[in-house]
Formats: sequence, structure tokens, C-alpha cells
Amino acid sequence: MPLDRSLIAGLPAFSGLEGSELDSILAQACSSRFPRNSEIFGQDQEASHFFLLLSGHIRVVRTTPDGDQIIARYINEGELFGIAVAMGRTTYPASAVAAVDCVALSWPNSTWAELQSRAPSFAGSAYQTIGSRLQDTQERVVEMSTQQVEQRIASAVLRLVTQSGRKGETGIEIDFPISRQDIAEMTGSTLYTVSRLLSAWEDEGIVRSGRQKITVTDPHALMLVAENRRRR
Amino acid sequence: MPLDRSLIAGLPAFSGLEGSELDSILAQACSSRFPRNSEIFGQDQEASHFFLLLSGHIRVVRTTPDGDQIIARYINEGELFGIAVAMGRTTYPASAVAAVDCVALSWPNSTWAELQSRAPSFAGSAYQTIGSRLQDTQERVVEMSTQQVEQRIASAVLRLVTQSGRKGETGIEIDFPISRQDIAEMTGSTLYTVSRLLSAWEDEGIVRSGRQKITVTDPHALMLVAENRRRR
DNA sequence: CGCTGTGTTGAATGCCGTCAACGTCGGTGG
DNA sequence: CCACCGACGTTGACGGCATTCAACACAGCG
Repeated sequence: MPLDRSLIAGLPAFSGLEGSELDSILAQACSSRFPRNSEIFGQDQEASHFFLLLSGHIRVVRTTPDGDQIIARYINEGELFGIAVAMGRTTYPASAVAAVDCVALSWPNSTWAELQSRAPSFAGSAYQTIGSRLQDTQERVVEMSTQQVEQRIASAVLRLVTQSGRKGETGIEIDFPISRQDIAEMTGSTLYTVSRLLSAWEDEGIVRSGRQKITVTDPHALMLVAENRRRR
Repeated sequence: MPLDRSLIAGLPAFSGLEGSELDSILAQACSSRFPRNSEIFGQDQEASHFFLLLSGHIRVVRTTPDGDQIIARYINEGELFGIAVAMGRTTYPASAVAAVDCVALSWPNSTWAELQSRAPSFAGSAYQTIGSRLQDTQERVVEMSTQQVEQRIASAVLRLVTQSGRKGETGIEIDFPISRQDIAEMTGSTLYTVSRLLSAWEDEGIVRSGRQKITVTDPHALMLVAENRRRR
């Protein structure tokens, strides 16, 4: 079954392309389903494809030689990932794991060069994606260098709700399962510290949280925490 | 005076280009001298040019709203910098300061699009530069998340000597002036801790250091420190 | 009904940041 | 040439933040 261009027509990566161009791009793509917690690709694997996430959420994880794991970022719907080819890499620098059941398009890396010349605005958006990820990562380095754990965790939770938030009954909730350990791996902290802080914030009425679930009930207060301007 | 193509012919950014193409690229470039400690461009400034460092060393610095400074990286001879345009940015995300007297080529951003189509391999190398900086920065996040200060500082010093080292009499030395404060801003530490560690390493015969100068006399031992496998 | 993954909380330790005081070098101007 | 001054470097003492370890609670699931 051919893929319908409506899948991708609205995405920023494809803005400025004709319908027929969309079709020819899609003709080379392949759609796949990835169940929750399955690995889409592994760190240091030979990079064979690049991907576009159609639905779900993906966790990008780096593992150190001695087994520590770091969450590099979460990928949201409509974003490119696994674009090692656009960076001139032959292996994936991290692994990608489905945080929930996911659907993604994939293209063989061999199509990259042709795609780039046929649809330069698509390639351009890939480069821009890489650029903004560089910015994000630099920002993270700055945070880790200058802020203490509470502020970093508050910032991380804020980013999660703004990028992947869903309106719930009592506030904005992160719409995929996320554990204390996950937050720790995003902030260079430990699950114990995260647990303590979430408990403290819950006492202050800023968040509500439970098993693999975080709801921010007072985003403004959390912002003050992130900026270390909270009155205590 | 026109610029001679020998200035750039050997650089990886221009590999695979014809001599005449080099000349036409150079025709649009402008060569400038930047004295030590002068600012080439400032953080959040409108990005007007991109640059290639011909000689010297440049420090890329991010400043936080409350005045903390972080050294994002050092630029070495032959590297591109200030390539905000390749990331689709309109402002520079950090400032660039000459660590020593420098000479750099610069191109107006307006030439980027034409350069990209006329010499795609040049643009490609810019994208690869961005990609490898993303990798480096991710690596730095991993280090800051998993290693303690002594290991991070050892790694930073090792990177400096391998990327910008010069053989001295007693070992490999970093060939531009660098202070304890600079190392601290590269590692998310403080000048006090850096000073203590350098003193300790000097007692162990791993480094020799003085005012704005660091010489590694035993790189292998420093590597063991970086990997936390030193026998004490 | 146990088992595994997740979350909570207390207590103790220690790394490293902070502050203070002092030492030293190098450039500059009288 | 010398005195001065600012930038840089060193070292000790102290303290706090966050990790570490341990023990327990709870949920979901086979």
C-alpha cells in the first residue's frame, strides 16, 4: 500500500515542496511500527537508514563503556531522527528506544544524496534540525555547569511538558511514561534526588506525580524554581 | 591584494575543489587580523559573516544571564567558526575571542547560498563540522553526568594537548595561554579545584604548569587519571 | 501469591564549592 | 630602573549539596 502524502504534508521538514515531490519522496520510504521499549537502532551500529517519527515518542540514549546511561533527548512526532548520514557519520552515535508504541518512516541512507539534490529544502531542514540540537546540547552543558540539581530538574520537566505536554484535568502532563530514573539520566542526577524533589514540589502544590507519570499543576511556580527565584 | 589559494588549498574543508574554484571562493573572502583578547563576534549579535581560522586559536564563550561564562570550545587553525548561517540561525549563539593573535578569512553570509551550490563539498564539510561538534558536545554532557571533576579536568587537558599541543622540551604543551579559570569554565568546575589538581599532578610528575601554561610530561598517566584507573 | 520494577524516605559520607589570605609574576608608567 | 598594580596562582579551613546505601512500600503481572 502506497503511503499517503497527507502523512507528511503538514510537517515543517516538507514545507515548500510540491505534492508530486512529496509522493516521490514517500515512494522511497518505508513505514514501520515499533512496540513500546523496542530498540529502533543501537548505539555504534552501522547507520543504514534515517527516520521520521510519525507518532509516538522516542528516547535517545547513550551508554558509556562502564554502563551508565544518559538520555540525550526525546524525539516527538514529526521530528527527524537517526540522521547520522547528514552529519557524515557511518554509525549511530546513540540508540533509539520507543518510549511508547511508535510509527516511523525510514529511508535508506543511499537515498540521501538524491533526496538532497531533488528536495534541497528537505535536506536543509535536516541540517537545521542538527543545528538546533547542537544549540540545545550546548544549553544543557551550560545548565550543568552553572545550575544546581533542583534547577536543572525543574528545567528538564518544563521542557518535557512544553514539548510533549498534554492537557489533563489538573494540569499539563507528560504524555508518555517517564520514571524518576529517566529524569535522573536527563539531568546528571540520581533517582533518589529526583524522587525527593518531586515529593517536595508535590507538597508545595507545583506538581502531581505517580508511577511513570508527571503532571505539572503550576507551571509558573516551576519556572520560578528553574530560575532559582522561588520564595520559600 | 588578492588572496593566494595556497592559504586554503590543503584544508579538509576545500578538498576536492579545483584550483579555479578555490580562487572564486577566495575572491569573495576577506582576510582579517585579530589581536589577542579581541572579540571577533559577540553572543546574540546579528550573524553577518562566517569565518575560517588561518592561524591562531580562538575561544568560543557562552555567557549566562547572570554572568557565568562557559567555554564551549577552542577553534584551531584550519577550522570553520561562526557558521550560524549553516544552522539556519540569524544570530551567533556564543562569542568568539582570540586566545592569541589570529588571522581569519571571513565571508558575508549572503554568499552562503551561492557557495553551497557552486561548491557543495565545501558546504558539506561545514555540515560535517556541525555534526562533529554536536558529537563532541554530547560527549561532554555524558562526561559531566557520569564522571567526577578530576576525570573531567584530565580529559579536558588531554583534549587540549592532542588538538592544540606542541612538543616542548619536557613534554607536550598547550600552545596558547590558558588559565586555571579557563579550564574551570571548560569543565564546570572552579579555578580553585583546577589549581589543586594541577598541583597534585605536578607532585606526581604528570604535568608541569605555571602562569597560563600547561605542559603534560606523562600523557599516559594523565590518561589513566581520566579513566579513573590510576593506582594511588 | 511471589516477583520484578518503581517509588519513598532516613541517615551518613564525601566531594568539591566557597571564602579568605597570601604569594608571584609581568607589564607599565613615572 | 624601579615601584606599583592588576591578573594569576596557591593553599587551608569550612560547610553544604547531592550522592550513596539501606530499608521499606506499593503496584502490576504472571
